[in-house]
Amino acid sequence: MNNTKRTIFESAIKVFSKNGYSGATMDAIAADAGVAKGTLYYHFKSKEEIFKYIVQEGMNVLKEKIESDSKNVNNSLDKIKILCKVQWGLVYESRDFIKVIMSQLWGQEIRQLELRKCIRSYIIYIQDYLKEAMDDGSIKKCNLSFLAYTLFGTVCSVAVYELMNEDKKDLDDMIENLMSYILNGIKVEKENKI
Amino acid sequence: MNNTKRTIFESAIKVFSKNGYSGATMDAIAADAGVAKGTLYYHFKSKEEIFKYIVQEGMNVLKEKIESDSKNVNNSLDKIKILCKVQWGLVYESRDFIKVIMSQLWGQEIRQLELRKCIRSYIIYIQDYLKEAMDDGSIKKCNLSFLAYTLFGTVCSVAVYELMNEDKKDLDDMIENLMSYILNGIKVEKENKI
Amino acid sequence: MNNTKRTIFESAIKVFSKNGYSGATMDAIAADAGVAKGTLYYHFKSKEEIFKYIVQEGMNVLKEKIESDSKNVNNSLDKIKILCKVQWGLVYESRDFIKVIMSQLWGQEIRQLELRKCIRSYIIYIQDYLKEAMDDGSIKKCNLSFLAYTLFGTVCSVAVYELMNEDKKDLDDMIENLMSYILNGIKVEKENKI
Amino acid sequence: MNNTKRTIFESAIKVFSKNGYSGATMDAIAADAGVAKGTLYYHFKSKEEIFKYIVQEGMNVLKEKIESDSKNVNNSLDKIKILCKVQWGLVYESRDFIKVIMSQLWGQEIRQLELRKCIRSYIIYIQDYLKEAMDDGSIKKCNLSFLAYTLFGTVCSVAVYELMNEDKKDLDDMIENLMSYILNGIKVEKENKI
DNA sequence: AATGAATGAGTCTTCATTCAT
DNA sequence: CATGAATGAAGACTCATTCAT
Repeated sequence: MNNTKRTIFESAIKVFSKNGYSGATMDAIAADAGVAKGTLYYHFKSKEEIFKYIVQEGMNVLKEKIESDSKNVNNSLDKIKILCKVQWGLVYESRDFIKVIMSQLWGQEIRQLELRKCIRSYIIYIQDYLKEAMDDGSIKKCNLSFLAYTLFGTVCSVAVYELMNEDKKDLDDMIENLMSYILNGIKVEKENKI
Repeated sequence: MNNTKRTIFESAIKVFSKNGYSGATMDAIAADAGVAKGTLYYHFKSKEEIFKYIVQEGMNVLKEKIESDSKNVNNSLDKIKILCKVQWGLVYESRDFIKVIMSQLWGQEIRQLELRKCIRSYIIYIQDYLKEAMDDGSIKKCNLSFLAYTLFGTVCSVAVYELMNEDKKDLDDMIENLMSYILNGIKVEKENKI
Repeated sequence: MNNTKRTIFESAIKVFSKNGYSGATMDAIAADAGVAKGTLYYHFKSKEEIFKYIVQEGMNVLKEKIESDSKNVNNSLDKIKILCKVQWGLVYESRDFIKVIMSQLWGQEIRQLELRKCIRSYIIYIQDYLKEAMDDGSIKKCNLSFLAYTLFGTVCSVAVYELMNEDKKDLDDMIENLMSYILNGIKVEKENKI
Repeated sequence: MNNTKRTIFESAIKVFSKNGYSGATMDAIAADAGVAKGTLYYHFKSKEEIFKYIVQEGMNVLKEKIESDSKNVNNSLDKIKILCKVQWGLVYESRDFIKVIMSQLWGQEIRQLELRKCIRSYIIYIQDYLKEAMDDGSIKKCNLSFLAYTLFGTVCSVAVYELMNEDKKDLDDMIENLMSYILNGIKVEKENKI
């Protein structure tokens, strides 16, 4: 990615984050990047293309971080914990852009179908982590695919929580809570109460 | 709601579901409803107004169903189970419109802010159910508000799952799974294994 | 003019005055009058018709007042003074509606052509007063028609002054000044200075 | 002002003159200019913006002409005569657009408020000429501001006369008459008749 | 006499994209 | 590589008028 392209890329993230996908205009991106509008089309085929590009880059960053953070961890359950923390942390750090992603997840436009393809591939990626833990008995046996979706679902939950509570709660606190729900559930085990 | 207004209302749901909020045009809604475009504006102030109206109606239907379904249930944990089932069921039945809701949850437009207000009020509604169960020791003590968000987050999870798996899985199956994760968690309790 | 029609008539003046001709909607007039929109069309053929009706009524009021105020005056110059005062007074009192008249004087729409016809007839009416004064030597001999236009022009001047100086100046003061300009001019007569 | 912008500018004057402000559509202006509608919005922010632009340009032309025509005149009264002639001449030459101005002078829309600001600044400009003449005793002492308004009022008078008498009278004749009224008044001085 | 639901032609405005330079 | 003027399709919304009741 040469310099101009990177500038556009970063301005696009900024503008998408601030205005959402439809709200972001090519004019605004060009203005923020300090280039002419035509230049955007020199580096990207279309507005959708820019979006797709950002998503893919983001996905790569996410996976790389998960991998690097869990490199020296052997316990399969701990690996899942790390995966969760990294993905929730990204939601936290890039909250504004994540909102755009969330809003674009649902339609039938090309960019939206492509976005879903990306997400799907990430969910399969999650499955590998879960399978390992299921195989070695760290987590209960159950429908692997559905469990992976559930884990990704927590990303949505975190994003919604972020969205609704502008007064920033401590991330670590939230992680703690959520992790506990996921691992142990919310129900009190009556038989253990004796 | 008189007849014409109801016709428009239903056409709007249909068109929004098919095309998303921005993709839905007033022309399309009018055409589907079989009325002139001006008629839309006779009954609703704007496109946003139609959307808002649908959301509020939907919210009412949801709460009413939760209430009626849990009318004869006394156990607080069972009440929560019913709440979950009803909300997930709605996501399942109205999946297309729910996608529109999900996509509109995130921005700063007026309709989006109002939508969030609706959701917030629903989450507070959930809290009441959770508080009861927490008070009588059915579920673990924890941050009530955050737990309510988590429960609402499962709606997102279900919606994402619906979105990604067009090949319809059995609803009951999904409910079963998800309920189990929420209540019991996914982790195997090592100490109990002895 | 029956009661409903008069109510509409008065509401129309109010609404036209507040919003101008285009800015005034039939909805607003109906709302102000407390009748249904259809009722407007029962009493008047169209929006233009209402406007025309108001203008004609206003014209009648103006002429009647001039006549009644100058009934007991014999001096032709004094009659002109009275005519001026009455017309300026009307501009002063009904300033908001006069602005609407002024704005509608200029186009090619039917109501505008009709309005000009009304004004033209008023200017001819002015001419009679001027002719009398010219015939008996009270005012200088000159192009009668053009002079009548000039006198009507002062109505515009007053209206503009009203428009631009929201801080109300004393009407009598203004009348005094303007009358002096018209009768005596603004130039200092050098030869009289000796 | 580059070429396209000038073309649009001139077409706008034409279309406004023919149809008035509301009657003029952006479509019509674009068609007359031979450009796409979007091009209008590339060069001007809105319809109101075009109007404002034309008004300001016109104002500049008017002041420049007054200045250049009175450059070599020293007599303050003659300067006023020139000012009048120039302003009346402009009304005569651009009669159709002046009608639009006149119709737009009266409301509360932004363009109308701005227009009045322009006119106000022109009236202050007139005051300077009057002050000079008043100071050196060429014209009678009186309320300077009101006199300036009166002089501007003659512009309205001329415009009305133009409007009502489509059969073009000689401009010079009209100027002659009006100037005489302004300077000397219309009354016969009885005491000089002996 | 009065109503008010329904109409639909008419307008301004937006914005992704193109292309000659 | 980069520009920025030009495009034109598309869409939300307004409002005078009609007409069945």
